[in-house]
Amino acid sequence: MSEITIGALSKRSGVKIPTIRYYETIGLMDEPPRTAGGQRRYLDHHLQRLRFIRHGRDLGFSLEDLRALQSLSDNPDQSCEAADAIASQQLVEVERRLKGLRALRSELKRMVQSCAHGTVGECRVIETLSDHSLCNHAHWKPEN
Amino acid sequence: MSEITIGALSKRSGVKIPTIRYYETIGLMDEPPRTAGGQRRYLDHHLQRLRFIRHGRDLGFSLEDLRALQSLSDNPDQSCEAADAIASQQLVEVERRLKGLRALRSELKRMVQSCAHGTVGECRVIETLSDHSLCNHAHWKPEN
DNA sequence: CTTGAACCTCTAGTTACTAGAGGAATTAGG
DNA sequence: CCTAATTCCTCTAGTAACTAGAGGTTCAAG
Repeated sequence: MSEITIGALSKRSGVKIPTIRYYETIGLMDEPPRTAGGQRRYLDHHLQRLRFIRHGRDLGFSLEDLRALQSLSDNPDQSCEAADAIASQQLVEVERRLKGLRALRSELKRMVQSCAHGTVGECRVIETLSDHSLCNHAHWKPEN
Repeated sequence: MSEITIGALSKRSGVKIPTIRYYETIGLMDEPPRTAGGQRRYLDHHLQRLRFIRHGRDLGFSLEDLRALQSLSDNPDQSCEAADAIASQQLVEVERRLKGLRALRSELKRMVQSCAHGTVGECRVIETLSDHSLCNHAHWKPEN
């Protein structure tokens, strides 16, 4: 049975020490056992959970999303529609960002090239970002 | 000449009123003229700038990034070297983000597909997040 | 048994907003 | 011209998700 320190847990999970403690205070990680002196000693399931969180954060899930997903896995007999919804929503978000970034990349490329011979005045990057017509997802809701 | 209120600006830009004022306090938006009574009245260039910020934020740029990008368009006569540096840096950033998002998308797609409306017990969304070995993009740096 | 690394708690700072209170200004209707 | 509804003003404080630092304690190697 491997009891590891918070430092070791941090290294194995890739999550910084203060962040691990933060997750504990907000109840996302459960409290680990302590030594007589009061230091945290973690077990394998803590590492599992932390990797789950880390991975989820990397994928753009909020801590609340992860909390929801975690509670889903705690009672595995319900339908997985909720989990699917959370993941699908992330997917839509990602597609949207990809689209915008591809447009921006081509503009930046163009700019870097034209910068070799001109002034910033010819730069279209600002216009690209400013121009609403180039924006394919509606975030100007007239009724809003 | 169109002078619009902060509410109208908010509607046309999709940026909330308090956020517009916040951008003003941190110096990202310049102070608009005021009425005798002290209310802000915006002009076209404010809308341009706000849309620029909105889109940039949407694409994941920090306010500091946008400040840098904006300084390009604010002095169009500056040397190409400075502009090129900022633009190139942004291009690298964009490429990096595109790469990450593409990996993320494939993983999310896989998650959503494998969640074909069973119960949570069979749902791979949670499993995928828990199991690091199922993750095909490396975000666990062992040396870290 | 000492000593240096790693741990502890606590407070406060960061980024990028968002909400609400309490009050003044503007505008549309009568 | 006056009133009422709406919108605006400033200010404080709260949010998410950390991150840094101070000042002190515990652990483990030698």
